[in-house]
Amino acid sequence: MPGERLLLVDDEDNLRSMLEAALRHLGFDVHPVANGRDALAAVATVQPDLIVLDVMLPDLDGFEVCRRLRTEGKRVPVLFLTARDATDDKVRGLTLGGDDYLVKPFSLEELVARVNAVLRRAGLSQPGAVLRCLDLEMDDEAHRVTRGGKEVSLSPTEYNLLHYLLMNQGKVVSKAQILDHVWQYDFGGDGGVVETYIGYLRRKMDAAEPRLIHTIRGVGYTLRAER
Amino acid sequence: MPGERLLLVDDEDNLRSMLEAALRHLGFDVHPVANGRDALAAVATVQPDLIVLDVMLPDLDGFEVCRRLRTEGKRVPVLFLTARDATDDKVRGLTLGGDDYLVKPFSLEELVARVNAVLRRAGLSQPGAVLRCLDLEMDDEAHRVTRGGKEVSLSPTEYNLLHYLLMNQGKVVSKAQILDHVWQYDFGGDGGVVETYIGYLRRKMDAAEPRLIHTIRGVGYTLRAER
DNA sequence: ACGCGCCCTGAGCAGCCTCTGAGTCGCCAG
DNA sequence: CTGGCGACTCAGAGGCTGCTCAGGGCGCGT
Repeated sequence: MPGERLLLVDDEDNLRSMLEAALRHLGFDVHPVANGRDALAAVATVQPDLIVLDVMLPDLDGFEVCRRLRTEGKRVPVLFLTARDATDDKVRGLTLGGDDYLVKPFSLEELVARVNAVLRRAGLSQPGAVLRCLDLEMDDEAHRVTRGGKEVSLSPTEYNLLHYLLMNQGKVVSKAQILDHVWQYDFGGDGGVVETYIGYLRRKMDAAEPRLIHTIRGVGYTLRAER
Repeated sequence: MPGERLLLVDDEDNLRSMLEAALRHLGFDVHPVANGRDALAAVATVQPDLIVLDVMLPDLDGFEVCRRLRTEGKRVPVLFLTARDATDDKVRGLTLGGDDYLVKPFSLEELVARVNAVLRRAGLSQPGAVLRCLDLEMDDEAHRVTRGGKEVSLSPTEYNLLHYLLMNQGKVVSKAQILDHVWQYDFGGDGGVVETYIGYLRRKMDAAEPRLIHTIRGVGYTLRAER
């Protein structure tokens, strides 16, 4: 699972380095470039397993980059990043070949989920196992959460938050980390929301013993089996 | 069932790579070419089990390609792709030889269905089993849907949508995925149609408990047995 | 020509989801 | 003991999503 090569194409410096850091930290071999021409050149040298490709680029647009790759016979899977409004007409047909797209602004969780999904479909990554902690289970493919066998109904944000906690079970994550990973990267508010949503999760899936979500005062939260 | 060799012949780059990706993703061994001459050459080297052949080609037209193959004694089954109006006289009689045709623009679901049908007639593919989910059954060959033993009458789009949901039961599919697979590839509208058709399906075949079609708010829909 | 079924759109509506702010509690330090 | 800060809870405004329904256009068969 470790070491897949990612080609990351985005012209916004800020966002690009943020994504680079995040993906690198997850064990990917990230190669960042800022425009379409460099992207095409890099494909030959890097031989990436996946391209994360912004649609809005200064020179060639993302679709054009992809088209040229395909006519050259390259079949690298692509994950497109698109702006909110350009979404409807041009994006049609993207989910067909194992490719996919993501609407800006997104959260890191969503990006990572899509990256793994695309790699999985391309046969380069393990089938996404069911996440588990004691009697808590999350089946990501079916988007289903159960605690002690009983189904728990979660809103999108609650689901993403729980997913992040499960991915980091045993470790303590700060409110800042949670905001950075679960909320959209342009979110302006403070950490108060996180407290609210931890509260929602506790009520919905952590009401009975043993408690799984623990507060580490002054530090953050952790999801763990024992006390 | 896996690994049949398909020769894909179409001169529109966009469509060709879209179909290539989609069919490859379904497990076929796809060989794309862009014109009639390359097609004839490729038949010898690839030895395809089926040819998906656009009728409108820059050099030889699709029928001509087929004719030459037949005079050489090759009996590979052919699935023609035709434009809306060229349908009438020429295409008649095509279904007699085990061949078939599809009118552009089509949906991926239709293409896959025809591909499998042709392969099945040629004895290269398993008879399409009956799709089932609890007391809901779809016999694709007979084009018949029953819920709890009672026949349900569906319009073409409703049928295709249900077929796609059945093929993906247990998994969540987004409105975008549904549009990409069930609607014609040149459809320009937004996801509102999908909501409408989910509504139609619910009324026709999901009125009684237990419900099979579930909405995952903010994500998509899923077809599954339990609640 | 006419009617019918099918497909899609748009408006209206209801319920859910998200986030904020205020109030309270409890831990810890001084 | 007391003050301060961090965390929890609750209620509510506002936005957004998805559902439903009615209607118009199109194609096909009568």
